[in-house]
Amino acid sequence: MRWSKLFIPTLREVPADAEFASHQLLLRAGYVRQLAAGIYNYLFLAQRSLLKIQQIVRQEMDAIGGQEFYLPGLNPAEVWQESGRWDLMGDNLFRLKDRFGRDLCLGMTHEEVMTFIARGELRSYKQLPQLWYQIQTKFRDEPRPKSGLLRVRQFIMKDSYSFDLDEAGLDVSYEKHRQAYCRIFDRCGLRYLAVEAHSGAMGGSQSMEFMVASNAGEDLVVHCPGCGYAANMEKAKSVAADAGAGDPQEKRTPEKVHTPGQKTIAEVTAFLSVPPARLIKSVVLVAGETPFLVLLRGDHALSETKFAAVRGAGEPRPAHPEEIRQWFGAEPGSLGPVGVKGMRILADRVLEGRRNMITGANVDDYHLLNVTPGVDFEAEFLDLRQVTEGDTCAECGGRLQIVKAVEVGHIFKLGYRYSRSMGLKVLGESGEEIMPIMGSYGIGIERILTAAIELFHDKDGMSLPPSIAPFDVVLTPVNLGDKAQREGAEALYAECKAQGVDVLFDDRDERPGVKFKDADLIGVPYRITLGKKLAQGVVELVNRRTHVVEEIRVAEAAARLKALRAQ
RNA sequence: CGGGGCGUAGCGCAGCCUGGUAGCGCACCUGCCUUGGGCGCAGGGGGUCGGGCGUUCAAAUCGCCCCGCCCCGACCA
Repeated sequence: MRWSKLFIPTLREVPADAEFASHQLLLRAGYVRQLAAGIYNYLFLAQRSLLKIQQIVRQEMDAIGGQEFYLPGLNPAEVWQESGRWDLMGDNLFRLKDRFGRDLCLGMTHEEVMTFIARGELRSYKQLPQLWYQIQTKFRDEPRPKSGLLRVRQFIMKDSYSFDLDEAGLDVSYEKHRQAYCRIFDRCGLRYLAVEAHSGAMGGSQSMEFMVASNAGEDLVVHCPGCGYAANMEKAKSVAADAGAGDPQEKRTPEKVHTPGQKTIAEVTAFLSVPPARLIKSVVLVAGETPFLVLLRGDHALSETKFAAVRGAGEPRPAHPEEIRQWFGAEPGSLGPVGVKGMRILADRVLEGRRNMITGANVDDYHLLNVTPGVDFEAEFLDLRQVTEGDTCAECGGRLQIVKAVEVGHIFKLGYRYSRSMGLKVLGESGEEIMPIMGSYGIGIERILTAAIELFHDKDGMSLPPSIAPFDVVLTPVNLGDKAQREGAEALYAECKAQGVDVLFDDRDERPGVKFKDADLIGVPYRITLGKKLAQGVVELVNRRTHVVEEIRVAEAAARLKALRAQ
């Protein structure tokens, strides 16, 4: 296509509101424009790239037997009420009323509608398994849209749903998706981690997230560069770096020390000149009206997921200051386990065997030295802490890293949640009723593009993987006023088109510098520069990512590009 | 929803404190010139100063209210 006829509004300056590279470059390179908070217009280049991504997704979904549907984004409230998500989703669900006052919503995923179709039509075990998918716009009323296309209120998602006769069947559908997702993200040129995710509230089923490491990401992933172990924070296991070596070993008795105004771990460690790992951190949580005192090493954080696994019923919440005053007789910041009665004391496992530590005295502005777990107080020792950077990998003994990451895909064994609540059943071989078991599997289309930009950009612009770039190549004649160059460029343009190469012909009457800058910005993987050497039949092939410049015969250029495209 | 910041030409910003002619760079249009990394010269167009109400002889500027956008947190996953 001819650049002079296209709408590619590139910006020389960085838009003030864009923080991350992907956001800035999507705007600067003329891919997108914002319409409202978390709502974007996808312009020509973005749409081309997104269509290429969707085509890859489509091919791989079809390859595992997926059948493409297209379901309504506008849903009646009834199906969401049946599944219970009408209430569960709260403000995240966009709701509206029609002219007759009927409740409707905009779909954030399509478990309900897919299950609605299945229950109306699937009758026999002979029809299973089924694997249905769509590529469709989703709506979520995010409390805080941010980071360009990363967290938005309207986005494109590939979502698929599997219906199987039994768990073994679900295992097969799940595994098919896992492999398809790997092929999709490989083909899109991403570097990603497939991490075990925590199983959620739906009966201990399996779940895996596909994450691209990036500072723009909002999720944290624990990763071992040594063995490749990867897990999300809720699920991650590790061996804590041992801090017990610094403990005085002799038998001592607790000793009260005045620590005026020193409340946080940082303040107390500075005041007493000890490392945070010598302190016991005390956290008071209330679950189902029952208080818990949770003890952690000073440099560790509580994993709420792990705590939730041991607590009694009800959602945990931090105790109110008045409650703490009532139960402990002291302010938060001076709390500790010594002498505490009438409440379960849960201590993280790494505190077991430690000696002569420091913790709050339950008297304002006082701490206790020489507190030994198991001697000066009793507790239940459990795994309660979040993995921290530098912990030892439980698999290989390497040092764990914690990286920020963007979630680009998620596969999930749903179980019977929707088949049960919405009454999906088929007849089995001997006429018995069987409730199909479901899986659901999502991919964020824009997030693939965004993650790719985060991964591949430099000071000049983006550098997209060839498979998802809007074009294969930009043709840049240096001087269109030169007849030979103009004609040579036209000829090469025609030949590229004939060969099926996605070619962008920069036929604008601009100075070469402008064209080079724009070509770099929009991230097309190759550029052919036609200059003075065209007289000798030579043009330059420039690799956007490596900056390697190669002189090639113009006669061979189109064939060469075709070959590069096929790679 | 709590905290912070911002809103002046398409983009980036100054002007506001101390009220009185709305400005700069880039982009855009015309002409000339130039043609290997956002070139040069000359001329030109473009503004409800986010909106409303108020104070004042006079409001981009002062006051009150509202709206929008960004960041942090909460929430969500």
